[in-house]
Amino acid sequence: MPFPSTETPGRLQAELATRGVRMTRQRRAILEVIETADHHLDASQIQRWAQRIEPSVDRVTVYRTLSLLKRHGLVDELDLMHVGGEGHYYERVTGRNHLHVTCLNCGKVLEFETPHLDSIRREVECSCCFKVEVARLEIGGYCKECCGKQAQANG
Amino acid sequence: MPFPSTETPGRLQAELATRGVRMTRQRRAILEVIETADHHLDASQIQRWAQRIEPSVDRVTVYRTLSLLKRHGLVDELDLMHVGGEGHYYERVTGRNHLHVTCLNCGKVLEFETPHLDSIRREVECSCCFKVEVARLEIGGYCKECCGKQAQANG
DNA sequence: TTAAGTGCAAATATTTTGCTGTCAC
DNA sequence: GTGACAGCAAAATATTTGCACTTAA
Repeated sequence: MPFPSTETPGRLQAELATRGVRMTRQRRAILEVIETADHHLDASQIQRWAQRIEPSVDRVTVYRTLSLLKRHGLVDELDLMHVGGEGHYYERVTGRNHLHVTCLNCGKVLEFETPHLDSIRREVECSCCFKVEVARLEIGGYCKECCGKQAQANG
Repeated sequence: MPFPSTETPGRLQAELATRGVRMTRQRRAILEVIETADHHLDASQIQRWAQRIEPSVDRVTVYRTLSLLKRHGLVDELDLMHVGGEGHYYERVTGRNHLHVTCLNCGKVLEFETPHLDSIRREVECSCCFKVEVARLEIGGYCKECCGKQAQANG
């Protein structure tokens, strides 16, 4: 779903194969859901979609697979400012670093790319002597459509 | 705890008073803990410390007060990359925008200030026609001390 | 006085763990 | 064949809600 919205299908599966990770019907279903999703999904949504491909997929298997993918650096975990619950959302990691802008009113999520993000990454690596693995920038606020309504509601 | 580590005491209480929010013994205790904390605390740590000042402070009151403070934009909620559980950490909002750098191995948290963060904020406001309320940048990786150990463990 | 705030109990939501059986390689 | 993976049940963790009592203003 994220930046290059048309991702090579089967890429995640291939990636895991190279790393000697065993493939199962359940995992294949979960990977397919993550690759073809058109918006950010949480664990229970991933389960629901995966079950349409492979009905046996259990909640626990979803969590175990997500944890596997995180460990291998193949998916990122997002909060999206916790609009719509305390859970997490997941997206395929791509080369393109981007940030997530969430409307606190309507829940809409925009993705945004900027070279400043990489600058910060480099700054932290140099100034803090720190090996950066993940950089997650989430922004919350009000989108163009909701700004008017918000002003009304608070004013 | 956060950037200007010596914050004016009683500031949070005064801030709430101006906004016509009722003050109670329990809230005073919680506010004092947040203002004087020397590192990022989660809800249950806030409760434990607040109970030393006012033993009756309940878990629920902590959550309700945190939610109040968030609503008023007086504290920020952090994940710190979920090192050490799924809960959240809280810090007093100050004028100085900064980001949090968490070591995935030892859990150490560094705070870092950079003008790029404000640049991104402005970019999002202009390019996305978006009113930014919160910008949370969290970085995970390995600190100088843990880099060696990590290389060993994975290699 | 009274609306806002509190504690307690219980519900809800999310994620993890233990165990036993199954399947990919 | 065997070790990694699956499902199921249950635990652990984090946060929220309902309700009757209390208290700040």
